[in-house]
Amino acid sequence: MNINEQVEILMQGTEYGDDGLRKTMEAELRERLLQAEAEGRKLKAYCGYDPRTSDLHIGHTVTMRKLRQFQDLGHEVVFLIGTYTSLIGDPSDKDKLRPLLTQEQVMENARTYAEQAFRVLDRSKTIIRYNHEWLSGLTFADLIQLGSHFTIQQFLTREAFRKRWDGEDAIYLHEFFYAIMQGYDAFALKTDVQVGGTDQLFNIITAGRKIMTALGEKPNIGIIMSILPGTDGVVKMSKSLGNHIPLNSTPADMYGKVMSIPDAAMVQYARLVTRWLPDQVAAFEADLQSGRLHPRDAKMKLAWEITATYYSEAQADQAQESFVRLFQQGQVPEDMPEYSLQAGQTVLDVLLATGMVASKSEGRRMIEQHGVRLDGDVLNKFDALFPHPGVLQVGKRRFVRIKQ
RNA sequence: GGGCAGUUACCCAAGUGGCCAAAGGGGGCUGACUGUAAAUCAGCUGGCAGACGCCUUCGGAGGUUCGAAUCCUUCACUGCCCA
Repeated sequence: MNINEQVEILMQGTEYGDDGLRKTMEAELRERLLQAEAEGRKLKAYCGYDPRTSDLHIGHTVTMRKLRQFQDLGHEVVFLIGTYTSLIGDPSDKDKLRPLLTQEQVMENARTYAEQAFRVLDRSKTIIRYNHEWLSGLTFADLIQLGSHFTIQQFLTREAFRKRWDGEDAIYLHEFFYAIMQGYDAFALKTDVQVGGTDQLFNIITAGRKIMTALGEKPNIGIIMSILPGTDGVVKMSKSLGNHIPLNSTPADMYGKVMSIPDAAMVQYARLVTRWLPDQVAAFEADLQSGRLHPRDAKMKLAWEITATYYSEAQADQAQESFVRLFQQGQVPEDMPEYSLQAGQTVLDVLLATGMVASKSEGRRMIEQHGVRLDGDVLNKFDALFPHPGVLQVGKRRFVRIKQ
């Protein structure tokens, strides 16, 4: 593939917040590709991950998909695991007191993390590195030396710090070290490219490139990825906000969750978490705007593609079929849990016993709101004996087959 | 080290002795509608009873009071200012 096409693909979904920076990075990327080609070598790209979560969602995979593109274009990829950083604990979640992890726990987390990452990355073309390899050997003097390249003001220009400063929230000193440590990773790995989200802009562009330059290396090129909004379509996807699409769920759940995103977020998803190339994304966007593509059909296409990306095309087909069956035709799903009716159980008892509701109060609420159906008929009395075996539905998506 | 301010339900945030299970917003849930689990509109959103009512919750622990999220003591954490 020629250089310009590669640049176009690799820059897809990036966001620098500053046009000048974007142009600089794009130009450097093109130049580096040309140079590598002249030298008969491939580019080397890396992205660092903090394996503190074991449960990845598709927002985490945005940078992995970018690395995958590098792999598909024949370049080398380093998957860096922040073993040293997670040993200490992540300062950005200061409200949660995180117990210090042992080396064994960190390595175990790293293993499960990498396992999920290989749903996206090509395992055979991925080099795994750990940052304790070099960070654990640094001395206090080294840290002082590294710190001398930065000013407090530079850190305070970071939006995250700026906001907290202005909002009079806590900023811990060690949070400053994090940028320096990450910058040192860039130096230690000496790659051509570093990939990261916009929250890493400072760590990559300011810290990483600065340290590389200061230590006599050629600074790497930052590929800064836009942040994937959650299912609400606005705020960054995160598990704690409950707007995430987990990687380890079911194809049907993933498909359905994509269908629940607002129309306005579709193009962003197309750009960040599908296998589509720039011209396909552009066509998708154009068809949506011109009205040639119905928003519902567009979203189904997107949901299929995303499900196929993380599972398989066959599983995506299946997920789509059950979605159509369940939500567009209002039929019941094929597979659902079963429950054997006990003598004397009321409707409320069954709701609670099957785990369809978390408490009796919630069960009553559901019934009052006409959200409970048995074989399609709304049940109105919570204290009545459970009428007869059949398919019990609570809300739109909770089903259980009640047997005698 | 000193002074001041703060810590409220899933999140943000009101509430400064009883009418507070605690305003408002967000999120979530249910229903209607639809072009989709989008958008829009309405309702619900601690638990046990579901008739009155009772129980647990407002950073932790103690105390004052007939009665505390609200007052006092103390501990923990955070911010600001001064040194």
